Amino acid sequence: MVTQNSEFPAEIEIPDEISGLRMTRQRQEVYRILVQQRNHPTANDVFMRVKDRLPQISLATVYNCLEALVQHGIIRQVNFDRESSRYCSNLREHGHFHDQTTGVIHDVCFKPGINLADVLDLPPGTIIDAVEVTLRGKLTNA
Amino acid sequence: MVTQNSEFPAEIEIPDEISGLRMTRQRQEVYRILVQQRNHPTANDVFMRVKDRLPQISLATVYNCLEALVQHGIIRQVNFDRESSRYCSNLREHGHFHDQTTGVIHDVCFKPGINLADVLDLPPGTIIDAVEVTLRGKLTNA
DNA sequence: ATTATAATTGGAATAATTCTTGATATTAGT
DNA sequence: ACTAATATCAAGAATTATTCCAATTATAAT
Repeated sequence: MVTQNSEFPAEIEIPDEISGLRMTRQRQEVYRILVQQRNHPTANDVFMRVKDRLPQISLATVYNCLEALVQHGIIRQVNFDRESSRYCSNLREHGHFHDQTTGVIHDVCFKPGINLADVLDLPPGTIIDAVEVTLRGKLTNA
Repeated sequence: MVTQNSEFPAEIEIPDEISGLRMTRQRQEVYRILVQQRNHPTANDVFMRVKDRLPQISLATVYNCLEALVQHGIIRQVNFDRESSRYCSNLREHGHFHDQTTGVIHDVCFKPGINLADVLDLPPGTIIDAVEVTLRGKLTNA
């Protein structure tokens, strides 16, 4: 089977390797979707979309690819309560606002100059590796 | 079966009703554990502990009780990635710091006068219903 | 080319949680 | 107190997202 040969020109060029991770055809296509589609898709969303280009890809592979990309800091995994994990290629430090009327998830940045550690009452000697800010609410006007 | 009669004096008095929720024996005991044991137990942790007092309680009932308590704003449900939900009776607005060496979860308060909405770049017309701040890292000294 | 390593696949397994259904208990109305 | 209506509980089945496993395929190294 000819799974790894690229038959179509890709709209977005993705290198063979990103930060030490070998970008196989599957990883490239999974990553491409996250770069193009910035609405925080779930693994299953990605699976359904990636099948257009790689019809024989399996859901397990999508999970594997997403995990590899997360592990190498190429994408971020985002969790809302116990819902399915969502994935996001925006690497700037940001939080997420979940609009409860539309279900849409918006990226939310910190105001310039703000460091989250400054507004929190942390015990001395705390080393922060990761921060997660999640908001839930509504957007009144558009 | 005598499931609903209180046979033992309780160390902590818990009323028959909290914010409109009828506090059945099961809900009382589940709640008591969360007040006494502030280390963010999972549903299963609560289940195992509550069996000392209610040997015939089921895990489904623990889930039901926790859900009812959360729904009525009596306790909070806390999620870390896709791990089991944890529960917490601290109702002051606070975030959570997950110490990755010990696994312990610490409550983290905002510095006085800080409003999270002030440090975030929110689009106008955003109404925030809930905020979740999760930190992950290490505590160097004790 | 050959071998070793890594990635992919499809299906089975897992784990947390929810659902379903019948039994029990509680409350409200008489 | 009696009855009806409602709420809760228990046990196990069902669901869902995710992970694991074993076999195959692809890539890299010699």
